[in-house]
Amino acid sequence: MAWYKRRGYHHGNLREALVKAALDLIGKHGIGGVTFAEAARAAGVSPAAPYRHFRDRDALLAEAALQGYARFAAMLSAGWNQGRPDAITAFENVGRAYLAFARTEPAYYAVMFESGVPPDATPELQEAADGAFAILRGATEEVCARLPKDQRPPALMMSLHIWALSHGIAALFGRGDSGRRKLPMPPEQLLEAGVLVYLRGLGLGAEGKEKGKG
Amino acid sequence: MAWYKRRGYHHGNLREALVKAALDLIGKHGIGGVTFAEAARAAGVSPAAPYRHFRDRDALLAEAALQGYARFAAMLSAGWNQGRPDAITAFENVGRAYLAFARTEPAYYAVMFESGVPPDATPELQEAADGAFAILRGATEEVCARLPKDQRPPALMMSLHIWALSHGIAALFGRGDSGRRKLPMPPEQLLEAGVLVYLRGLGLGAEGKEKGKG
DNA sequence: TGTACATCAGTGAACGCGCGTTCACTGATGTAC
DNA sequence: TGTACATCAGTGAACGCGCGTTCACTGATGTAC
Repeated sequence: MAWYKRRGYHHGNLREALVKAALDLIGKHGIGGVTFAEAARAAGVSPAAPYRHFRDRDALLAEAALQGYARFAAMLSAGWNQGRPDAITAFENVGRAYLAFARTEPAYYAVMFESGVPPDATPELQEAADGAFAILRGATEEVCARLPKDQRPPALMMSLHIWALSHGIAALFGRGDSGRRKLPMPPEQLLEAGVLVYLRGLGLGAEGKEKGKG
Repeated sequence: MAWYKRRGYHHGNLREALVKAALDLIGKHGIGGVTFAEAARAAGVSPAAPYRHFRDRDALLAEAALQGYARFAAMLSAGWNQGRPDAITAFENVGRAYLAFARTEPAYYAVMFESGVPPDATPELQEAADGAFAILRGATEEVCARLPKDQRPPALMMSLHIWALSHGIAALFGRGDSGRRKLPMPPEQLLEAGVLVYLRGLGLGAEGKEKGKG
């Protein structure tokens, strides 16, 4: 099990190298710029080599998306931080983590949400996507539990609202991309304000936390 | 000025035919499936012909996006219907119109928001995009005006929230596309519920309108 | 510890294909007089 | 109303290029005994 084998006739880590190359290409030329041949070139390998690891371009993108969802889930989870210091603050940190992911990992974000690879392309991908959403949903449930029992909205619906708002902001404004839309404030602030209004609409004030402006 | 000239050596309406072909191709094979050669073929014309009308593929897509923004603005405007029967209801109708556009014109929606053509690619495109947003912004301002003066949020921010929420729902759940994410309710209902919570968070109840469920 | 062998992960050459793009051209249309 | 001419909008053939894909192959690795 020679994990770290470097070079020689055998690449030793070609599968990972191809995924990395695909992400680089997305960053440079967008999803459409990802090509089997180019990925092979970037990995320093013959054009036939990738076929040993992926059936086609879509399989390569699916693998990249799979890794992306795992990192995404990890970032959201770190933002939530088990609900500390309090549920509302932690909930907002999840939102910030969402946007931070979109901003710092635009290639992953694109392959996950804008590549045309459907989230149910493979069972593993489906599972990974569900896992990431589960973090958000779990956080939502904790916040919901703070609401008077008779006015709790369905937690699923609430998490879908937050997800959609976050995705909308990320997709429209939240990427380092060139040529994007102008925004009079940082996306994080836009999201935070939106979430605050939304929570207030559910009857949740700013109780249980004090903070300045982010 | 022979608008309706049909066939013969001269196509008579090739520019429009190419835009239409591009939209068809987006519908069939996604943004990446749009090709100058294929559009020419669909229009029944030689591969060199499109160069008489568009410099390249991007110019063709930009033209499609331009038309899309015009139709989009028209649909939003119809939804708003000059604020009738009342501002809140009309505001929700704008949201429904937004999703209706994404659902019924997925190709336009894709070329406008997911094609990589930046909204400022040309001055006309910029203007058209701004025009569509202005409808939403105008509606938001009317709703804002119903709020007590001391708790009005910036209308711009509010319209960005609504836009982002609408776009998020449309992009994640709101298209006829294959392989999209499952939703336990229609997107329109998800958006309406989200907007209601949001408006309540701003201090706007359901005053001034009565309605059943949509 | 050594040897034989199976399997794995690459090579590199080749191919067909479709796309983008250019070119000299030509049929059709519009207009000046 | 007719004619000459300029311009416009298309043709079709050609090209170079890069991609996807296959193939027989071979060097490296792992393992049975």
